[in-house]
Amino acid sequence: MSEVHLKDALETLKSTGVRITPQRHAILEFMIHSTMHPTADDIYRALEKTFPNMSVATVYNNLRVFKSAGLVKELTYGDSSSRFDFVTNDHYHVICNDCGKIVDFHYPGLDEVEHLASHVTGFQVDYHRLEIYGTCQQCLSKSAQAQ
Amino acid sequence: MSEVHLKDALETLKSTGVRITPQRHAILEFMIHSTMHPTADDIYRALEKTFPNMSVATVYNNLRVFKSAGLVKELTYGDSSSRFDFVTNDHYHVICNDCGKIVDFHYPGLDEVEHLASHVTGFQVDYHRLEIYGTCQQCLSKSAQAQ
DNA sequence: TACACTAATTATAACGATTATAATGTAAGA
DNA sequence: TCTTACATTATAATCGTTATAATTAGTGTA
Repeated sequence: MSEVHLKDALETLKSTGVRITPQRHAILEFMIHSTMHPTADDIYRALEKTFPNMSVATVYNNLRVFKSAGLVKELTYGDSSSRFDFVTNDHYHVICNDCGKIVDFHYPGLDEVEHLASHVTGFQVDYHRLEIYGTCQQCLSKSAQAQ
Repeated sequence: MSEVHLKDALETLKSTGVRITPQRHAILEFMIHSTMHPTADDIYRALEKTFPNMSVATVYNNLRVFKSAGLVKELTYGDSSSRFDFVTNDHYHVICNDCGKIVDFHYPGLDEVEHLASHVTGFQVDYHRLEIYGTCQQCLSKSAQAQ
């Protein structure tokens, strides 16, 4: 499964004339296999064992490259740093306000919202973004215990 | 209308034991009357004529106070700085990717999404966030002219 | 395979938004 | 009026991200 994703991603990059460097390969691989939604620094720290000389700038540069190739999405929540998400199929995120955990959540498209928005505002609507906030089960039971 | 909002906001603050200083009054007033969704710096610059000695920290501090009182929402989009929105009734935002303009957009609640998310993930869902992205009419016609 | 050209990486400095700190000022109650 | 706690100010510090310049390494071609 994820091997297919990696292969597809590399194909996409190659077809747009982007070189496949070991660092890029590793960043992509890490993002595909990681279930969390890592920050640039997460990625940097995860790979500094294998690439002791890698620079943070490389991570940022390549995340930008991947973003413009449509392979990766940048998630900006309230906290200080962006998180990055490998794009597979469309899904939304459910976020825990306590521990920050992000869980994927599939939901049929909200095309109707886009249409209405376009109609009301006169915008040419391209896409939307939806996140759901709350508390995850672990944090719920933890705070229940604390009572 | 907006006078009512301001009065309500001041009431809310007073009831939670927050002092009404001239700076706080001015920040609230500015936010209520502004149709744009200002950054902290926008607010700072708008008020430095009336408060030549006001510090940026004051703006940030008070925005935090207003946020925890539920009067103000922080909007974090991709760009560098947060925008702040005085909370009136629930609405979503349609954002222009060209010029950054933000237009309000009313839409009946997406309660169903919240319910399903809660059911699938086991989260206690509190709220959600939805934004719609595209290009506004001005930017559309501008780029059409450029052709 | 070797060469040349261009893109990618590295190291580091710069930037800019936000927060922390300490000193000063001010509102409100005893 | 005095006191106490909260607000504001001025400034420094922090931290994520981006820019710059020098070096390194892929890739197409001979």
